[in-house]
Amino acid sequence: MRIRTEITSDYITEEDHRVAKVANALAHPLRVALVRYLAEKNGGRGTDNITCNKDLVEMFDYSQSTMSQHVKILKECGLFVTETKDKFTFYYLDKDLLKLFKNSLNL
Amino acid sequence: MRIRTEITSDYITEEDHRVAKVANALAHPLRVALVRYLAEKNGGRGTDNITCNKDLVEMFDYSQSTMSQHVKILKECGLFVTETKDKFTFYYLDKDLLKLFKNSLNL
DNA sequence: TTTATATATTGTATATTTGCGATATACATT
DNA sequence: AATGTATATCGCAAATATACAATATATAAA
Repeated sequence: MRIRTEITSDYITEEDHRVAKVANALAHPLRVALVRYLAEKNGGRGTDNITCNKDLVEMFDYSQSTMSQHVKILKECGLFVTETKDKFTFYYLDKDLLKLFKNSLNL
Repeated sequence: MRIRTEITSDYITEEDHRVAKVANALAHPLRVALVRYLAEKNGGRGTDNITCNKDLVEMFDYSQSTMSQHVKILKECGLFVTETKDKFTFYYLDKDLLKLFKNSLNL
């Protein structure tokens, strides 16, 4: 997502930018699948959530570095939140942000 | 949005691809603003909808070719539908598709 | 302390996106 | 027919995205 650094039109609001940022994070099928997968797993924190480990890599058939990179994009927009325990980093879906995003599209 | 041509993981569904495609169209603030603007204007077809004319160009402060290109992306994913009358091409928002997109995110 | 595992980062090649001027096309008006 | 207006497309340069191997880092297990 590349945005002009100059004056962006007055008709483009801050909210438009926020919406675009989340949309951008969902603009790749792997990331959509990750969000969906996490939403299913993610009844409550600390239970059975995903990590970026070998299993996940094999499951999605992307390299570990690629997976990590996609997760990073989801983290940067706020959809994914992480919590590290021992060796593992667990990812949680911020359902409230997702809800906010959907509500922004109630046009 | 660049996707591997090879086997995409079984965990990435066709729906994930569809969601990503719409999300991709919304992954730029100008396009979000266009959708929002059209949704406001767009009570019913044939009334007061936008065209890609000079006014719109001035309003959003992007060049005509750039505007046209962004509109094209919105058309390609199906969010915008066009209807040409005389010199003018009017754009309509496919609210059903937008609704479908939002429902796909009810995780 | 060596070794293995989990995750993140860096470097790199390639593809795609973005923005715009220039040009093309199509219809309207003069 | 010539001119003007609305849109679309092309070609270019710069920015960004994608995928992955290699490497770094941190912790666990042996």
